[in-house]
Amino acid sequence: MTAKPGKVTQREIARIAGVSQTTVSMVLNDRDGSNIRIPDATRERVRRAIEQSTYVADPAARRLAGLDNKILGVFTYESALTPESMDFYGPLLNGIERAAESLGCDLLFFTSSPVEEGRRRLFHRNTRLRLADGCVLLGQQMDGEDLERLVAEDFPFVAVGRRDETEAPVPYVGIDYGALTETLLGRAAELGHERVLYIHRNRNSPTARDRLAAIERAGHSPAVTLAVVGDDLAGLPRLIGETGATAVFAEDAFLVEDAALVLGDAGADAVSLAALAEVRGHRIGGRNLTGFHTPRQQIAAEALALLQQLISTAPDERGGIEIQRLLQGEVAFGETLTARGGAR
Amino acid sequence: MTAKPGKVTQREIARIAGVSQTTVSMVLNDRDGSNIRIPDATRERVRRAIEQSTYVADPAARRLAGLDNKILGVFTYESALTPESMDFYGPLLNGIERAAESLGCDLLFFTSSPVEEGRRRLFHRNTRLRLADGCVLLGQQMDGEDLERLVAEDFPFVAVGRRDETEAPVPYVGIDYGALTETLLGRAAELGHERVLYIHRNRNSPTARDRLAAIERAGHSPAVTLAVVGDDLAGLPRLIGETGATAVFAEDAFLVEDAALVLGDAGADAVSLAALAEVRGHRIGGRNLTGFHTPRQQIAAEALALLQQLISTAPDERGGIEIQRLLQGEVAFGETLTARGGAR
DNA sequence: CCGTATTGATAATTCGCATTATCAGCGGCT
DNA sequence: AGCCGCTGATAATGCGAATTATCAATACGG
Repeated sequence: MTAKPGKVTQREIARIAGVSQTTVSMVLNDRDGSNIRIPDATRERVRRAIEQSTYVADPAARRLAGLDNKILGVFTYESALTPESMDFYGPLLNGIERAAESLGCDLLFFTSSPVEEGRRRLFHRNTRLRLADGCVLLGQQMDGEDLERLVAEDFPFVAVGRRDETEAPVPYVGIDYGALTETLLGRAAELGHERVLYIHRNRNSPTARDRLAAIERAGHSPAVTLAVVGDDLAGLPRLIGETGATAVFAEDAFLVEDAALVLGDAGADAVSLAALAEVRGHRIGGRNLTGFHTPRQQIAAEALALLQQLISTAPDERGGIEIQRLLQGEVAFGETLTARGGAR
Repeated sequence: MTAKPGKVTQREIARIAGVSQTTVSMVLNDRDGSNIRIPDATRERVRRAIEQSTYVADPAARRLAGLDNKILGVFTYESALTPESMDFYGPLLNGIERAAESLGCDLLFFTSSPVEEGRRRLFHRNTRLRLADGCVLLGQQMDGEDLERLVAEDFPFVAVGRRDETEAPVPYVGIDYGALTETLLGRAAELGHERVLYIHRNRNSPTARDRLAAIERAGHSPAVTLAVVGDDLAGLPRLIGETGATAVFAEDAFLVEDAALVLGDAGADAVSLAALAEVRGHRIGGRNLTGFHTPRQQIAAEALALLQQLISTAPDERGGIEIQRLLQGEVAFGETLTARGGAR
């Protein structure tokens, strides 16, 4: 397919310059040493031949010869570019693009990964993964097998978001949701809240567990009641009544929005609300939602920096690298977390 | 770099199954013919060896051997994933992602292209372009040299947006802004507007020229005065007064917004406003802006379909393909184009 | 019983580039 | 003359998969 009649190879350059293909390669890669010596005159002759032509190195051949490619893979466990997911992925992708640009790398999106048993799989018969020097993984939920295999094969990769679903340590860059959760609980205590209701969907993700662990750690001030909720939040008012909670925290901003809808204007005014997640762009009844601000572009930049580090380090020397990095986010004090009983 | 100790090759599979590498390749590609015959027993043996292992074909080697890669390049003349440009690129990228997914292709973003003389260049010493089977080009303004060279090298590519900056015909998928412009002018005439002021930035792009050509074609009903404006729109009220225009059309929605700002509430109420471009998400003083709706996801889908067609057709047989395609958008009748002198 | 298909499979080659090993030519030294 | 060492360059090889040419073994036909 796609015949390339105009393709210029090193051999062609060599013919023009009257040297061997080896010499052309040496000149292109600035090789020089005890065994390889090329006088400037020859160098110049070869260079000129290259300038005259439209020579471009074939990346496939370079790769096959064992060189780096300057290609970074990007794998998302959900579609990355839909309008809905742009909210979440947008800043990450933007950060990745910028970092890649400054590293001089191209980005290979594995959009072709087939869906097997309801989830996208990174590994399949025809994966182009190996074309990349390394890979960034994105997504709320990742596949443990994929991760295991990447580790086992010493393939350089970095997950965005904390991971703990595997035996082997997985390189990641994430947000310290535990610390943020503690801070926000402390703030709630200061504001006089003694009973808080935490609603979540019982997701089996590391960050979900981190939040729960932090709540655990916080002890009894304030006392937090955990409640798993489904799509139907109808039972929420009853739950609030039973627990005597003066504040409702939820796993993410969307869940807060759903809760606010169920509680109605009056109810939403009566209790404080907060999300233990990014709240940028979310407002509840005209008020800025209290929650976290997470530096997503920074995460992306850090992830690519780590990836680059892994790529340029031999597998057996990666021991010294800090491969699990948590960045500190900040608590966004909106207007939905107010003093207990206080009018806003 | 990046030693791949766990890398399984066809040779390894061959060793396990007790056959030659050739046979493995034949089985994998389902080759069969007068010269190549492999009994089912052997086939099965090889298949099982592959199943047992973690064999994945090396894409670089396949590519070098002259096969298709299922990789489509994406080149944007501006950064594609910034929050600002998401407005424009988002729907296109989304469409591209979905089309690629259904075609089973991965997407290679050429984020590494260096900026030379103020513009990004597709071709450079280390371009990974050849790794892709074909390429989609995005951007308001493209580089004529890039296009010429792509054509000259018979490299399959498709530009998004109409192109006319080259001698050779460039494959593209775009919007028929001419037709839309005519329709909107007609509508203005129906509403009683006899004099329209068209403000633009004198951009040297095909679509800009299309709009001007359509205005030209429309003749004298309504009479359109053309005005090139810079960043400063201060002279706009005077222009309106001099020309007696009852409606102001602008090149794009942003320009309309700027104009509305200059005219102020009173002025914006007095004249009708419209953009000869996509107006989704743009509102002027609480009213939906009149302009066009362009099916951007559809453009992307069509572009990838065309690209796929070019890829799978030998260069000398591409004659029969309709390589320049204009899609019809639709006029979005907002509330900023009203009957002449009519209250809204 | 000898030539000739047919079957099943493999050795050899190619793709473009990087690298290693090798070599021809020359000057200096003993 | 014979040996050494240096310079400048090239032949040979490998990377992994696809393809082409080739071959050994068996079956067949007369």
